[in-house]
Amino acid sequence: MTASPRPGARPRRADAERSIARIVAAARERLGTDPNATTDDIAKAAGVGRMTLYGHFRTRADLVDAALRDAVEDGDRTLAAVDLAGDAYEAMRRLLVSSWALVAESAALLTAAQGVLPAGRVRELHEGPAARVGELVRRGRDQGVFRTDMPTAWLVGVVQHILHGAAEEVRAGRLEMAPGELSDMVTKSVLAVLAVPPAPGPSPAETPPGRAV
Amino acid sequence: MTASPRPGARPRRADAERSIARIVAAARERLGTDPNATTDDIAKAAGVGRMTLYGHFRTRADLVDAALRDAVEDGDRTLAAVDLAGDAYEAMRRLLVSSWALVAESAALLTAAQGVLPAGRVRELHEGPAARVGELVRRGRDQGVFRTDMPTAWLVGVVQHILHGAAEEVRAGRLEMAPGELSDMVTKSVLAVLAVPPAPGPSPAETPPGRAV
DNA sequence: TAGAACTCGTACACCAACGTACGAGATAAC
DNA sequence: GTTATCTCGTACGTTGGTGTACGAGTTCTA
Repeated sequence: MTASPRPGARPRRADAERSIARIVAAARERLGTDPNATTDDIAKAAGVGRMTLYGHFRTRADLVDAALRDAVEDGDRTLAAVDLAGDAYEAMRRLLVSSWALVAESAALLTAAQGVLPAGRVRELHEGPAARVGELVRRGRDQGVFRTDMPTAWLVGVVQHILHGAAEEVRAGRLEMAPGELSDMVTKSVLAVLAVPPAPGPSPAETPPGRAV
Repeated sequence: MTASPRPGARPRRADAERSIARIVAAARERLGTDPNATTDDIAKAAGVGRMTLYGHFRTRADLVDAALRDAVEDGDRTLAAVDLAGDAYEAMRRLLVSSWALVAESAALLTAAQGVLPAGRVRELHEGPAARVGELVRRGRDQGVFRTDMPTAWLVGVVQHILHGAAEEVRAGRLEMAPGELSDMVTKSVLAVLAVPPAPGPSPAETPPGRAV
């Protein structure tokens, strides 16, 4: 709740604005690697005294919140640039590639946030991206390319779990793979969950048109 | 490393054995809900003095390790009872239903362990169940019912992420659903990832025999 | 160039949870 | 029934990170 455009307050001085930006950036960078990075670590990484940090963020939670908010907004902007028109299946593929890069980058930050922020806050901040995915899923269902036998909310959840799970593994150093390959696995796996399943039972004919997966 | 059958040490007195059992049970119960439960919480829940607890577990990490070990062994025993013969697809369905119950029960315990235990230890303890899943996946591939275009290790990972992700959501209170329904979603989602994808391209004929998903 | 805003070091109070020390009393083992 | 083991309360030392206090110096802003 500290820092960032506060309505009705006198504008911050330019150097303060600069400090804040550096701190938030450092927080994203450090917390994106080690969820237990201390305020001191972050201040150092920002090239700023710890006291300066506390001048702008009353508590560690405040800082984490700001970092996450920044990361999400940033990501949301990137995702907004993804072309979601046309075939929902292909659109989802594009969206996933972009999302993966973002998620992988902030893997640990999310963990840190979950530990420090009040329950629900993390969710609240993710509403934007989640809505984006949800919307696309819904469109895919209308187009008949995504399955309709599970709630949209559940599907969106699964997408997130695969994304974050993979990101965690990468961070932990298990899972050695070329970045491109990883992005591919994630995409394939998620699309497999979303796609309409092959028709059940004895009628093998009316399967949905094959997809390059 | 404390507690639990130590080779070559004089046997523990019966009451000590009993205390240990109660402590481990309490640890599983409490840590299964709140990953930040303190040693004091756990001792109280076990109906035992904190000092007694420290008499058997030198450190908190020791305790968490014991709790997780116990949970995994316990689960492994349950899973060993699942019939994995015959069609791998159906076998996996059975395995998932059992696994889900276990994972859901110890959701937070895993989180606690990740925070306290040395990196890799959690993985090590999960080797048993993971191997079980991996083995079945491999068999499914041989049978031609599971996809072969992604490494087994990756697939196993995805299964875990969906399982644990869903468990976390339940614990956090989001995701209101009947338990049975949940188990169903998990199963469907996982199987969707594992199943051979519909044939790509123009040849819509040779799709694998439809599956009731 | 005056003054407000900002930086930042040192030093410290604080807090929660961990883990230890001591020792009297209960209880199992033989 | 004797002895080693175990229980468990109180009290204390430790640690590591958070947040505050003070105050001198620096840099914007106007």
